[in-house]
Amino acid sequence: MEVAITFLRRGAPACAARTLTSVTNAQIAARLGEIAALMEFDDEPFFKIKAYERAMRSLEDAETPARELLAAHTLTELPGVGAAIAKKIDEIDRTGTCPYLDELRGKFPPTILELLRVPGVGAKTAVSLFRDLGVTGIADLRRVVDDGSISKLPRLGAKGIENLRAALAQLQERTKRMRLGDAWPLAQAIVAALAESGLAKNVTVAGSARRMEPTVGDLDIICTSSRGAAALEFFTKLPQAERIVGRGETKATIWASPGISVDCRVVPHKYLGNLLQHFTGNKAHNVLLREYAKARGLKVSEYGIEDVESGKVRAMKTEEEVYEALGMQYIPPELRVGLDEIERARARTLPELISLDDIRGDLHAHTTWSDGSRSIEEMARASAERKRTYLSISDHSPGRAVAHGLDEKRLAEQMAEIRSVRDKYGVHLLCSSEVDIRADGTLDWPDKTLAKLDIVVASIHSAFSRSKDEQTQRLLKAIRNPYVNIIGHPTGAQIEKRAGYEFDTDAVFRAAAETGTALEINSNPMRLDLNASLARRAKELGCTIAIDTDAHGIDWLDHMFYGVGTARKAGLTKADVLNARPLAGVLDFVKRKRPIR
DNA sequence: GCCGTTTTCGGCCCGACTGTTTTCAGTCG
Repeated sequence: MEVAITFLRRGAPACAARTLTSVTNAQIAARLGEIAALMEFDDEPFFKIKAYERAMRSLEDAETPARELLAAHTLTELPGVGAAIAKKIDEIDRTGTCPYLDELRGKFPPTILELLRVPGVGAKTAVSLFRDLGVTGIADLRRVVDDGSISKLPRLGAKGIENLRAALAQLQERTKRMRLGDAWPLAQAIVAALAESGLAKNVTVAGSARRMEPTVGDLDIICTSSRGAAALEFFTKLPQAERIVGRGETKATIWASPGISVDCRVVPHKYLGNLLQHFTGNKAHNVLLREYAKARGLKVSEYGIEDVESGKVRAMKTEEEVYEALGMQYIPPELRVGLDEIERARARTLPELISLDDIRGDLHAHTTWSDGSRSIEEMARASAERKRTYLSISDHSPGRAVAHGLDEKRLAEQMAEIRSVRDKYGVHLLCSSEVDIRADGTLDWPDKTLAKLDIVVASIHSAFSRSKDEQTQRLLKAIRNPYVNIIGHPTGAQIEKRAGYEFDTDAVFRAAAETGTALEINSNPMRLDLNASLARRAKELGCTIAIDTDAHGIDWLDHMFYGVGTARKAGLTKADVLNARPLAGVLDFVKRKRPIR
């Protein structure tokens, strides 16, 4: 029932509230997910439900709006979409719903899907709760647990009721996802403790964190051990473990401070490659991979690859061997999300992804001149320690008064200071500015000031709620300015906090590509903006990407790791990234856009 | 309901853990 929960998390009712604008693929996918969830309640055949779930995922991944596919009669070319589901998609696209969905909705109270958010409650339990006890939602469930009438439910004993009570109490914290920037350090601390215990080897983070997803629902730690029971015992007694959720022979789960579920899996050394592979790909990737293997007479699991005919099982120590055994190129973790990576790995056309070692410099950082916490020299020294060869000092422009934006006089003073220590620490400092893009698309510095700078980042920090068309024109105007080299945090989104402003991404990306303006992947784990799917689209349209830290202090310089992870997820190579070029390459990029003097 | 490098019919990814069970259903990832 992962599907139903996913669909709930995405906020199903939003669809109907939108007016004029057309129904998006995501909204149609949510309706299909609702159908699948309700079908399970209605006891429809298992594989019929799976078909709707597959179509839902397919639509989520589709780049072209369903309406266009319908018009071109190519909707059924999407995997998992046949005539019956295509008809329903057509109905949903036109009316926001379809007769079959309405019929299903009529059979159950509208709040029944809430029950699936309770850990341990699936469709079978939810239906039993509704039919036997009249429970229609979470509030009802709390009531029957509290007054004891829950004990009338068949196949539910004292232990089950106790688990339900605990699950209800934890419901709030469990539904929150954790940002990668918070989850990764926690995962690394657990990995280090396990490795130092001497009870486990090859301790690695797997799951969504290893895929560099911007948020994670839980953490998966993988290790090998000849003393598995002792390793799991140690894991469940870590200081981060608030309580033990479950513990078996090869797997244990803890609820860890500050509020995330952590799984630990242990197997003998010889399975490491299979185990890592199994617990790294997302559901869609693993399903596609196993389907592909099965069609060739192979069965893939965390314990090896079995030749079904002979029954012979091969265990693999590395993931490279796993993918090679399936006749394909190694797929980096960040790409294992069930898009086109398996096809490309079969054709051996996966790109060689950029790595942290390819990064030469950082083109967006702040100092105490505006709202940063460190001086120019401190930032320079810290950058040199991180083996960077150049650093842009890009403090705020006058309009950012709250961030102590510089005026003309202070900018001149700052540039003098930068030049005086330019190469003192083995890192070349660039004079820059993060100039505000005003609501009308004009910039917060005049061109004659921008012309004095080595490189310019332009960002939107205000007037987020303008119309999509206004924001598009605003960004296009900034991009066409010959002194603007990088658009900072292009969407303005903050993860789990705000959606950012709306604009025509394709139009803006095309203009960026045409004018030689880079788009930022802001590495701050609060932002990761552009996100991986937009950065992927930007690359398709020929854009150059700058992976910047937007550092306001020294520790922030290490956020580059998350920015590079996002770039890898987008399929970016060294050639796509401005700050993977040597300094001369960056200066040349600037020069090409500026008017000839 | 979808789909075909065995197939237009008969399959559809795979295994661990839990709780209530004398052999398995439900849930989860």
